[in-house]
Amino acid sequence: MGRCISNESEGGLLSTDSPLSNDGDNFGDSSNRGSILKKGPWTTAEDAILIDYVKKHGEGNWNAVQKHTGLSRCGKSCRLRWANHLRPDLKKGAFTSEEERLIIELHANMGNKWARMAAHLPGRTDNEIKNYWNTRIKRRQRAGLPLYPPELCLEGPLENQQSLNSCAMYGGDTRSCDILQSNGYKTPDIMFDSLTYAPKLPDISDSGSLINCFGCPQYYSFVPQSIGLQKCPQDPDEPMSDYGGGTAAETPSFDRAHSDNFENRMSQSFGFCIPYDPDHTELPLGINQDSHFTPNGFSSASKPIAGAEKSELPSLQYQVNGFDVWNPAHESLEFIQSSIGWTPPSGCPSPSSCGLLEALLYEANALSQSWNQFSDKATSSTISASDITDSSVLKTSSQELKGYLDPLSSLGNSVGSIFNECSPAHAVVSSLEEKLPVRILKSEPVDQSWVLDRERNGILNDFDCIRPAATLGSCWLEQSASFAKQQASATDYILGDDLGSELNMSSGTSVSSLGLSSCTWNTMPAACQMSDHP
DNA sequence: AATCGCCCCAACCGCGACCTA
DNA sequence: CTAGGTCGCGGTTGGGGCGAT
Repeated sequence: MGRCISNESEGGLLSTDSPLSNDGDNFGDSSNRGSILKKGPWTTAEDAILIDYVKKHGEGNWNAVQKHTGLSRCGKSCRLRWANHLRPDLKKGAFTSEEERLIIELHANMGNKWARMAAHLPGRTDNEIKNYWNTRIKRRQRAGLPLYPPELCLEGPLENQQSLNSCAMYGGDTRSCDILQSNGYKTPDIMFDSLTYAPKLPDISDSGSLINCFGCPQYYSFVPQSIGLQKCPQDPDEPMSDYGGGTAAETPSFDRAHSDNFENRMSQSFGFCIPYDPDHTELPLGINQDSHFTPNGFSSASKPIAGAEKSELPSLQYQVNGFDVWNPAHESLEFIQSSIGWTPPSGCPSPSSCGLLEALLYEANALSQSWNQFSDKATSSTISASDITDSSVLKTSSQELKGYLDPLSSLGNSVGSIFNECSPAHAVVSSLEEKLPVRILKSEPVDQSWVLDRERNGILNDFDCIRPAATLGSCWLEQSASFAKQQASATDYILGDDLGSELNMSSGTSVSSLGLSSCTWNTMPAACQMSDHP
């Protein structure tokens, strides 16, 4: 086992009283047994030696550096030094505003995946980005500013919003996010090129199972431009303030090319065309208009995805179900219940007092009933004409819905794991979203703002599957029910009385008609109005 | 001028994935 | 199949810089 010792300065003052093991992964141990390895800042001489070595031998095989050069540095240290400081392609200096903006976007999308973020920032290292985030961005927490700009906080998806609220927005314990971020969630690579949406093909080797559900670009949400709503104060220092987002006038046009691609893909996938409704003036049939049938980028699991080779099993997997809370994969859990004969504990009236699994199962039950309700309504003759906007699509959707809900259906059995995030229920939502995106958008003006941002910036789509553990907090679950009743007022609060009322008017009908409460992001702490939050 | 406290960032550390014998 | 080696990633630390008092 090699020993790393600290050096106080470039003068070479070595401290031998720190017989630290080199590292836990034995990086360089084998070649450094019995030797004393330097730690601490690198000297220019050491840098020169390392540079010379890399020029001769190339990168890699870092443990051989000491052998060949006599450098008293472990391979790990050499690699780090080279990668972070000596690489010729490194870009020095402060981050540009564009880079800062990109980092924020990437972080909102990926979480603490610094290396992957660095891949989108040429010349920048993961360490740089990490330090940047940990300092410049997180200091916003101390100042009571949201980590994410108002554009993201309002326009982001519900799940993202929850994430921000729960763990990142105002100095909360970011570990709640990190837990999930380190919980095996993988996100597809997304290129941010001048803020246009250009997802790369998913890296199957790198991405895990999430690729299956939302990693495929062809299943990204199809969302036309819609009005941008915000009443959040702009942070003048916010690098994203120059997005131009937030208002309809400022909002870039919906990427028609993207939508066309999506339509084509959807047509290929489902055998029908998605009518693009630039005015999105119609409402979907039978969809709870306040429900979270948001075009959130959840991809349908109905289509087997090539490359679904590795199925990681996150400990927390939820989906937006539109009924107040994060719900587990409905059908999967229903299947569990039917398989094991599980019923919610009698003494457990609500998920708020149950454990996680119980909460999930409880919600699964609720969702099951809701879906039955939805299905009944969808097939009944009491549907108002205003609800019926595209009967053909609905018919397809309903049939497909049944297929999804049938665990044995060919459409619904694409799930390899009972907790696969790409559950059929998930697919139901996704399918409906994909079929009726425009009208659903119209029906949920608040979510509209999220999808606007998602569409505009081409990000956050895959973030949907990141479910902060904090969002399962019982308090929030409890709040969601009561908040649903206050949705109108809450909407007013967030969006402003005039706009909120107008929006509520447009959405109230179907809410009452279905009798389903919902939980939009405004049932959570108003992120952008929590400047007094500790 | 001295001290204190905060900020920043380079470097370290632990862990896990991957590869190979 | 297993163990060891290699490497990458994300979290954390510690010291220097700098401004406030």
